[in-house]
Amino acid sequence: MGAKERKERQKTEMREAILSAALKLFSDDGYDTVTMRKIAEEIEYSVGTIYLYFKDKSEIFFELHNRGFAEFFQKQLSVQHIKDPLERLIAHGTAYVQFAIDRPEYYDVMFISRTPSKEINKSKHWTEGERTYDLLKLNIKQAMEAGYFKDVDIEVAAFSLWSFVHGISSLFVRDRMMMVPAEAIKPLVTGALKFLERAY
Amino acid sequence: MGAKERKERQKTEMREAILSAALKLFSDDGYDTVTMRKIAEEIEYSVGTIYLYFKDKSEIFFELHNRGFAEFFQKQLSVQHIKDPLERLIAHGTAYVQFAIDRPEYYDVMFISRTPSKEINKSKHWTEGERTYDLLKLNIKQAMEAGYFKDVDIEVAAFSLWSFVHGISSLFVRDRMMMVPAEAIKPLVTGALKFLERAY
DNA sequence: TCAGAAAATAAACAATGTTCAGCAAAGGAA
DNA sequence: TTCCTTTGCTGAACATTGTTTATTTTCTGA
Repeated sequence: MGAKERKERQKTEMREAILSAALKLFSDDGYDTVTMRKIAEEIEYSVGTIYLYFKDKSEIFFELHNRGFAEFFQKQLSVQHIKDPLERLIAHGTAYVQFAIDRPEYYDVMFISRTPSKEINKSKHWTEGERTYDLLKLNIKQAMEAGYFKDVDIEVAAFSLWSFVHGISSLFVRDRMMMVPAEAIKPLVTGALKFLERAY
Repeated sequence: MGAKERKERQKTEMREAILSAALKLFSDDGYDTVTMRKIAEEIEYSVGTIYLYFKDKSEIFFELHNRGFAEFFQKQLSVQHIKDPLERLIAHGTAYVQFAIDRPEYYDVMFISRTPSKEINKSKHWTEGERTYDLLKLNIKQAMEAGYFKDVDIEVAAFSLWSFVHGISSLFVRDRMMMVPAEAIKPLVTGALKFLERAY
């Protein structure tokens, strides 16, 4: 009898429903303008029900945070097949920014939002983040071996490149480009990515 | 009789007290963990009193936002006496990051925090921001005339440099550098600023 | 001194996250 | 089937938020 399995399935389905409702609402507004009651209304259950599936609001946040990183890491990996180290590195940066543009709600949660509690730091949540950072350093190292980045410390190079793409992404996500006409944003972003090639 | 004047003075003193209490609290936690009651407690008045001096909580936010930009602009100007265009530009970027490090609470409010309402966009609050952006473009233009930044669009260069220093600053301010040991952060930041010289 | 104005307060309101006593449906045992 | 237990869900309640308002206190100017 598959009653146990069905129960199990329903449980995960409910969790999924809550998470996707929350993510949908997060996209429109920020973390704290999304209310538990709105999420409840979205999934057509009462408020209390959510607490049967998640300890509290920040657990929903963390779960989305995790999923964001998983998807993010996959996107970063998708570039590793490129042979030329420099091209690969550029594609790596482009994929980074593209992720922020495609999934601003995730990017926000992952890299910009104030973490609801300090626990997220140093916790397992960040191992995913470190994996992508290690990937970046690997790509830089290989670019170095191919003759680029002469006389640059690898840590400095990694941090610099990360700062650069994060700067672009977060200005975009948090809407701080109002001095730029809307139609000029896209070319500006690609232009900026090209600009950094000069430093290689 | 100077009763009018005294009243006036007391009024501005009260505003100052509220603002500095708010800024102090903002530094410790973020915008929304600071409550009106905490501010009231800090200045030893009741909650309602604050509303006699500020329309609502976001007006306090805006006022700090404005002051942040004023101080920021001054800091940027302090670098203009440097003769060599390239040196000046580097000092400009360094001053930017230094402002974020010295005044993280302002930097957060100015460039990272989600704006409480959309009004801040396109409003007079941002004219200050545009002034510093224009200053950056001016410095870039002069660096170009001195032979740097060959074949780069000035808008792209400005956006790239801004993204870079903003990336550094916001990673620092929002504490997303946990993969880096604390004592390595400072050298990394200065290293990153030096790194960008390669693109000139 | 005293009436009116100004400033400050405390209580109240609606909306938030969270908890919990109770209810209803489902499942299993007789 | 019938009864009891378990499970899932609800909706009211609580504390805490920003904000408003009726009331009280303090000050001002004659």
